[in-house]
Amino acid sequence: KQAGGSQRVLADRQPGCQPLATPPKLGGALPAEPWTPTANLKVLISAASPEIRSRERSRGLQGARSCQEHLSGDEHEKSQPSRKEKSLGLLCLKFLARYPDYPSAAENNYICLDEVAEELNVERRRIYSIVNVLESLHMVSRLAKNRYIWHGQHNLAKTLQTLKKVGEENKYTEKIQMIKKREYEHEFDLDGKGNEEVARSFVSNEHSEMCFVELPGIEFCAASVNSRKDKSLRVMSQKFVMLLLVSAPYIVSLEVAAKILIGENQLEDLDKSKFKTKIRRLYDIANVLSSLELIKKVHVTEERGRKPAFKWTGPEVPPNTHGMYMCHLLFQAQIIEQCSKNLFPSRVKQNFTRHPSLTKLVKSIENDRRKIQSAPTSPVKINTNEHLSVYTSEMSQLAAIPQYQLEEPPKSEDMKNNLSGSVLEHSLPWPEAALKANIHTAATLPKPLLTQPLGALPPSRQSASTVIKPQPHSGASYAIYLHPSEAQAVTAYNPSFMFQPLPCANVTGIKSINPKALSEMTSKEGDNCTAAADPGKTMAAKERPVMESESSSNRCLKRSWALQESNLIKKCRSDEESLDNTFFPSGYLIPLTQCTYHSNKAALPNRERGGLCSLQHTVTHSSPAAGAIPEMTSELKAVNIPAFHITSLNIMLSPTSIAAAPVLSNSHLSSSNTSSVPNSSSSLLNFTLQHVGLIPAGVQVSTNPVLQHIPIPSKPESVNHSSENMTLQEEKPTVLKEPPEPQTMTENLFHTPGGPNTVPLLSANAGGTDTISQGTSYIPQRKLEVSEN
DNA sequence: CGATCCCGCCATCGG
DNA sequence: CCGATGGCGGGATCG
Repeated sequence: KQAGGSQRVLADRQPGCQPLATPPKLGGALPAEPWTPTANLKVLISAASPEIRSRERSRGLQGARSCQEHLSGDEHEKSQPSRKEKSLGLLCLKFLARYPDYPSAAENNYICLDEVAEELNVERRRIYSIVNVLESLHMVSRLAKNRYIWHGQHNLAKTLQTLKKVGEENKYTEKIQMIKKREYEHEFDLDGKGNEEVARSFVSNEHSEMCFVELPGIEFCAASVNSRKDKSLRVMSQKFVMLLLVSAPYIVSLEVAAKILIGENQLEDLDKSKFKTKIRRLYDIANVLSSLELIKKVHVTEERGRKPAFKWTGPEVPPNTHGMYMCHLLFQAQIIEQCSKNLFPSRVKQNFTRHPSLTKLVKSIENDRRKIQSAPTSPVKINTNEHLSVYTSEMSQLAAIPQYQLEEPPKSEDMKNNLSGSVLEHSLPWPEAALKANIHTAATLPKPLLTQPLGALPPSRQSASTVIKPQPHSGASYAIYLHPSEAQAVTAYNPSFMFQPLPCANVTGIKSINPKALSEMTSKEGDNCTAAADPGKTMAAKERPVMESESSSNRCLKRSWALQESNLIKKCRSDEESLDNTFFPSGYLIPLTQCTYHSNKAALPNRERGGLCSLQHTVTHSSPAAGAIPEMTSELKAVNIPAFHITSLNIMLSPTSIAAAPVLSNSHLSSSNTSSVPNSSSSLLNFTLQHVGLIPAGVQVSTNPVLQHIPIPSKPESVNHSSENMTLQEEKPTVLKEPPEPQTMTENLFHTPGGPNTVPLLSANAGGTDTISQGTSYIPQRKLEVSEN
């Protein structure tokens, strides 16, 4: 009855969509079945047969229309909607069809639940389910009641990366192993002796109840608006994704997922009903993820029998940072994190999550902001975020592609299926020069990066990616990170820069608080310009415009980047991996100053830049900046000051962290023109690192950018072990020839192209200390068959 | 029959 | 207090 109506509506509103935004992705997605003009038919079929729905993301008109035809043709106006037609997955498809993958800031990207529910002819409740998981991926975020904003996939890459990181930090890989091991043991000796132990470690290991993982431009909104017990779906969805991203073959069985999600804290109560409920929820989540084509249902066959599982089919998530681009940030973040750990040793990682108890604080901050922020702003307008997200996403993609170049896809066969042909084509033909330039970068990246199409990559993006050549040392493609206070300064300077207060916003609120704290902390440091990006350089790299003509200040900036970069590179290999962002690994997180900058036009005049520099240092110590944002077009004029979350904890923390970073930045700056850094710099660096615990006392790090690898006498055993095990993960996909790509820390640490003697800079910290390592490596040889459906 | 998962009651939340 | 959210799990469908 309702089907017909909804379809019609759907078709009508199509104009907003951009079916074309999804290039040839279909070709890649449907290996066996070439995408032809008959595509419609398929869509039609898929609409009717949920089995295929996940594969055919019915986009726009075709989907809607064919669906309509189909239904009307049958004359079955009321043909029992046949449960399937009402499936969450299909509904999600319809929902997604309403919005473009990559919405432009210009469009109206607001989502009104009422409307949607009505147009799609479903109860609100259903929409919530969809929206909730979309929220977990930051594809949408809540603005106000009944109102959400559509981000599309702009934030996806970053979100996934973050989730992966958090997943790693939570040792999900180990947990998966444990669960499997336990099952295995159960199979045989039912004595279940070792179980106790396992269970114990499992529990102790993960005490921190993660909450919602947020991203810098949107999180605040989501969390503040609904500080509601961010329980299930949203969080569960994130965790599920984490599991997938962290699991070796990218496959996680429903059962395992459920167990982990349940017992994250509690023991093995195997609460039957609880388990069942969890499974149910997972299905809900899986359905929308499937619609997004991020996962696909498969079956794993073990001795046990066929078990439902899900395979990640979304974009490959870069191991750590957004490539080198984020290295410096990573570095900074690491330092700070370390400090944080030192300060609050007891604090188990609760990174990236906001603890419920902090919600209040957050709110108060927000309130402050409101008071302070006199400018009346529409509660529902976030352009800033839009920009931000665009850049961020762009960034990650750029970073990803180059990496891919360097090494061939591990699983060529399998990849073929997943990789969009276009991407491959574009990316393969890279000039050697580019590759060379990348080498540096490559060394940084532990593992071959498979770049997969994000469901749909707009052509423009692809081409852009292709052209851009990474310039490791030049600092190209960096964004300028401003400290909030700085941002203000900039703004004041140039009217074209403006802060658009976020509705729910943190941005401003934070500003009010932060600057003080930060400036205070930083004031002691001399002023130095640390890392700053060269605006003109950013994406502009695509036109090889020179760096020769840069102002000295630029150079200065670049230099510091380079230095940090070299250090970071080492760092990158370390286990703690990607801290690319903004998050502050302490009780809550702090997305920091992620500022986007703007454009050529907006590019600051030199003198302003100088000012920028001085401010810049602030960023360095105070916070790991958030995503780097590549510069895109010249029409952008707004400076985005992304959310800046702060908590009392953080504030306390900052001062300490400053102690470490500043040293680095200062020295770097001083050596602006030389290719090598004064020894003193090295010393300081080493001292700092050691002091902070980032590197073992014996290790020396060279600040010389050229020396990327540190020959080291002794190697970090701890890390070595724990990670090595994972590699052993015994999943033998029948379908796939190649072994699962080694996406493990071990790989990261020791298989880098960089060189044998390379040693991760802070190898030994976090990773090795925690519990499980040895035992886990052992996973029964298991025949794991992956069968589609 | 087991795998899926729709449906909608009803507890919470936020205003 | 009310409408918005969204846990939750009974029980219908599907394969």
